[in-house]
Amino acid sequence: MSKQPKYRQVADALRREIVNGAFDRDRRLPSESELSARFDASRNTVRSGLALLVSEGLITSSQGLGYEVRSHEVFELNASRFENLNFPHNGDAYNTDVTNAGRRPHQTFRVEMLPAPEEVAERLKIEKGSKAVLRFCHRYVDDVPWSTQATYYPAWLIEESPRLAEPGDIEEGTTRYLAARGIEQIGYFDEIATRMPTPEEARLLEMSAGVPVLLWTRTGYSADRPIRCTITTFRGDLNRMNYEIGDLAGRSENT
Amino acid sequence: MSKQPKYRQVADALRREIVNGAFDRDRRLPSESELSARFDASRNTVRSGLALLVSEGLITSSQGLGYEVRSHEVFELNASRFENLNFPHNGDAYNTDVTNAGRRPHQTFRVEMLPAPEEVAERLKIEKGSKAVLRFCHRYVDDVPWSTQATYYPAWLIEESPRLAEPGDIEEGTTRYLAARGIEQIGYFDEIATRMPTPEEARLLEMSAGVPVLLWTRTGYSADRPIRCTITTFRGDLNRMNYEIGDLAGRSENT
DNA sequence: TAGTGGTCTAGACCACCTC
DNA sequence: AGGTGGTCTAGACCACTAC
Repeated sequence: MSKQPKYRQVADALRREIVNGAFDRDRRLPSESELSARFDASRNTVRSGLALLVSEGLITSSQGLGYEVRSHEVFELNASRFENLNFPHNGDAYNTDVTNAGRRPHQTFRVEMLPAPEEVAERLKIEKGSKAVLRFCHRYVDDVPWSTQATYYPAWLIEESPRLAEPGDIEEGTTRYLAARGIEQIGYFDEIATRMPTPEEARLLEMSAGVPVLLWTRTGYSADRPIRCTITTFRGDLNRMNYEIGDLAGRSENT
Repeated sequence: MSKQPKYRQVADALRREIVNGAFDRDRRLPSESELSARFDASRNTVRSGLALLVSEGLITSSQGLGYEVRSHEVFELNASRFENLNFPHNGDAYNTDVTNAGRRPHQTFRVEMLPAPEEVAERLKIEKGSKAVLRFCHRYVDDVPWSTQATYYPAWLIEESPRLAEPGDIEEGTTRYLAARGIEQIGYFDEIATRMPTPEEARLLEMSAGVPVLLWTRTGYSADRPIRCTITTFRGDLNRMNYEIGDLAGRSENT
């Protein structure tokens, strides 16, 4: 153990107190000047320590208020049931799930035609830079931004299914609309990654420092080619995904 | 658009240059004192801007060397094939995958008996605080720490399958060993989450600031109850997971 | 030895929130 | 008005890397 710099000692001491529940009363931490006195360090040094805890996602700060221990509430999304192939949902699993949890869902929606981003073009097997329809959804729970969802459809699909390019909801759900026009999604390829948010993402999802995003890219296939690519960006502190694989009878048993 | 603080202007300007590839030659950024002169800001202000980019995962810094644009190389793990129920792998999919990618895998391994952590006990449906066997694996690729994997087995399972609690590899793979003793895993429940690493995780995985971890929790079930819980902690900058669902004939087509 | 980033200080002033 | 965090400065000294 080599000697730690003072700002790390501050961070380590406070972290230990936080996980031990020392601030569970009102979640408020002492002010910077109090900590400065307690640790015999300058205000800037204390700030460095606090910044470390912020970047670890342990605490938040707000001007004029102080530092607070972050509280978590996680929403779970079942990705293997979300668009079950045998029981396609009615286009609104999100609203149903959120309402069932006793929360108030809310979303904004827009449709546009634009050149497909490179990683989308690859997955849809279309020329880089060729046009695609983007249906974009910004989701909230109780007015807290929760996730964004961007679904891209290749241009060739629009000729056969023009309503995809029209603004406004598709009542029966896009999956059913496509199925009714003979285009059936029979398989999905899901990719899951994480990273820190871009400034744009941080703005849209109102994410504070120390919170990563969870990226879920789902490419849907018909029998012979990809027909859509959906990129969902979750706030990492509020969301978790799960998959059910095989026979889970043993999960609901009362053993 | 309100006026941004100076350190954000510094970060925004540098971020724009980075994504535009301005430093693609040698990936080195100008020194703090150069930037201080260029932006007419104190060294500390420039440092605040750079710290922002570090926490976004865009750049790294090393004492005596300077700041560098971070480069990424991602390893993809197929979670739906990883332990395919019909074709159980030989206990070493990780080594195979890494070697196939032309890289050199390496791992350390240990076994111990301890009280199950709360979130593990819940998933294994055992009493909080009751004993479990932990088989822990620390994985490297070309000597870079890549992930850790902790698998917990409930104590009742050990009585029937004592080799689980013995140190050292199980040649044929734990899944096959269990199957040979009449305990067949017929289903999995996967949970995926992300957050910033704890100091302990950052140490084990040698993660620098601005990189989140990807957490994969797999609970395996027999016909009537959970038999194991595996928690894999990935470096978020090096790993991505994927799942194949349904019929993906359209993925390999040459359309 | 020279140049890089890392730590720390003391103090100034601003912006925001609560009372 | 008074307390909180947010921004910024100027300067000192330390630790690491390169040559």
